Amino acid sequence: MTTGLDTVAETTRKADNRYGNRPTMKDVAARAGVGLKTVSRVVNGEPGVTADTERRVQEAIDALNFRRNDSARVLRKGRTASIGLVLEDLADPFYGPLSRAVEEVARAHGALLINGSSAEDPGREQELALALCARRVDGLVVIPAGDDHRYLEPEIKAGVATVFVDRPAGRINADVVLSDSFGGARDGVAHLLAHGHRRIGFIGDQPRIHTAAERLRGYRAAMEEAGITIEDSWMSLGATDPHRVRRAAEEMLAGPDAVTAVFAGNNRVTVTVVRVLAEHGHRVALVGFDDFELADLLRPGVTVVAQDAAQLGRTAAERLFSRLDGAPLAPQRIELPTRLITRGSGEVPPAG
Amino acid sequence: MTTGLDTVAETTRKADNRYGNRPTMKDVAARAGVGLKTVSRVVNGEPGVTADTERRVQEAIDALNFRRNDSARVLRKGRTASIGLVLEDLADPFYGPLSRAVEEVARAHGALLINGSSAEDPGREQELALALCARRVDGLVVIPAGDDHRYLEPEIKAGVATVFVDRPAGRINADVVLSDSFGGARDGVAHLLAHGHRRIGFIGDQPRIHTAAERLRGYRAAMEEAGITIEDSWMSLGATDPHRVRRAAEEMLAGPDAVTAVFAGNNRVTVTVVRVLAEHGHRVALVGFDDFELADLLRPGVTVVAQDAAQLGRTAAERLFSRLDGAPLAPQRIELPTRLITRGSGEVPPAG
DNA sequence: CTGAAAGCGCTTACAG
DNA sequence: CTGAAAGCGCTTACAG
Repeated sequence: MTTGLDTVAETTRKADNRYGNRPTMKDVAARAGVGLKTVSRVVNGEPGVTADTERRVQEAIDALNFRRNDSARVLRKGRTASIGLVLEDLADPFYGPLSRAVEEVARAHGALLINGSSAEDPGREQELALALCARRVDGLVVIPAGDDHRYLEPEIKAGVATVFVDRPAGRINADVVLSDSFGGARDGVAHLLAHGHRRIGFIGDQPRIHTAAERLRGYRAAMEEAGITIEDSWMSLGATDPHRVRRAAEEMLAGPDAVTAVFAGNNRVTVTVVRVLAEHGHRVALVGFDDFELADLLRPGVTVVAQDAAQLGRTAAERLFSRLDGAPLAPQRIELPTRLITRGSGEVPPAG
Repeated sequence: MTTGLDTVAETTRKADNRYGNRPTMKDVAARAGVGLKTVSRVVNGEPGVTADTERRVQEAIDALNFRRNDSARVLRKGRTASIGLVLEDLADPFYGPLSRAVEEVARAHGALLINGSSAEDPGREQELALALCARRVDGLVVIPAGDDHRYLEPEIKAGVATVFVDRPAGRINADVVLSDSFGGARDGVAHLLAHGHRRIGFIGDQPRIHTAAERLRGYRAAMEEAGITIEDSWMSLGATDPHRVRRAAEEMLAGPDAVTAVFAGNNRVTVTVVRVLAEHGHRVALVGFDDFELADLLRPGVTVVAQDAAQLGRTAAERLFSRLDGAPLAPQRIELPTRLITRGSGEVPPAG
């Protein structure tokens, strides 16, 4: 396993493996004519230093442009005051607010945030998570790409506070913060049913992804409660790239058995379905999982099952710092409610 | 200045200031019955270890669940293989792709990314940047919130490779990667002029923000080239919150001297203006700076001057690693072109 | 092929 | 109030 240190470190120029000749506390001590510990006291604002001594030390600090090396401090103190966040893709609009929320909580606890994207690749998730552990982050927030997290067991045992978000951990018992994908999807589909639809399609992400499977389950539950037998051609699961989703949508909308409504499993699916429906004159109803910017500006506005990404991040980060601050806690599963937002597309009546 | 270490570190439980009793190379060495240096060789894949010795060390590593403490390694090597990114707000859709691009370049160079949001607060920008320097990041990518970066001069001199993005550094000479805000805005306004508009409004961000000032300058240049004298009531600069922008737009659209077209200074302004124009029946033309998702799905589609956020991030990060890898480079200003994307809203003819 | 000693820049524990 | 010594967990430089 590569920790990522080598590439940069090994191409470094010979001379500056001393942080570019930065002054150290020793240099400050020499210049101020005091002991090392006295400098440490001043730098850290500890009591027990004469005003005069403090002034002399401060002058030396200013003259040398000294800045404490937290990297060394960390080694001695045993806590790095940093946490890691492994997510799928920082460029995805769902993860931006989530990441920002984690950052805010970290900041409130005096910690910095190191984050990385797994690109939905379990191998990369593991590589990243373990690299962060090698850096000795105090805690880890993980949005799983893979479904087996036993590789983190030794780390968690060794004290790395770990919380999973958006999807549960695989094969280990750990904290997890989720949206209620099942309930949200069931409510969204029930909404379509309430508006008279019977032939309702479901287009979702790959079923190996937990949220996708849960949303499918919600769809099935709502349909079953309404006494409707789902036809295979109404369901399409797979990658969420525009090409596949478009084909899936067009197939559902064609022929005599065409669906009159579609439930879209996540924001990326929704966006593509909106494009397809626009070409079909919007006579098909649509409810999507995940809210997105401008959903209200489209015509019709897009009815969605909204989840609160920031709240997911905040909850996870707070759980993490509870662990870090306090007594050991039993792993817990926290589920956040979703919210149906009606804007028009979900209230289109069945065609024909 | 607070480095953020204290809060977490000081609330730590007494016992585990040794990283939760993790095994060290010393423990591995003892168990394998070899010297410390031999363990180091095996862990780092260095040559000169018998197959048999290596096997024994590896067994000890596995048995103890040893993972090298990169935090200690870093202290000795002098390079942390991490870079910092200070941006405005990770939740802003403009910065997600930028951040992701920086991360990818960092990853290719074996470095991790620590990022933080300044929330457009110069004080917070400085606090964050200096905290990152205290952690001894190898380099810093900064999207400036403030306009005075002299506080970074000692850090840069000490060897922290620093590149500014999106807005130039203030009062220091440093690398900067920008979009061509002036040219982009001029082109966008020229596009409206070419479609017959004379009374064109400009709604932008606060003029103290460099990009806002440059875009205003581009607007003025295009109008001047067309021989049009700009009236004061056509320009509105200030915060980009929906409330202010809405009022500004409504004022410009009211009365006998109403504008027939609006140039919006950034994505947040554009979105609000779209809402206002929707209420006005879309008889006013609009060109916005920054592209955004679904701009093509609105009716009419929104014509924009697009900048490539990912390319900004990639360029900046590559510049940073060039500095880190090689000889000293003179500070450089890199300007990336923008691209006009016509979708309908910018081609609406003048009303009346 | 292998390892003991010194040191990275701090903090801790202790003594004056 | 002040500081010398030891140590955090590694790597470097060197010797066998």
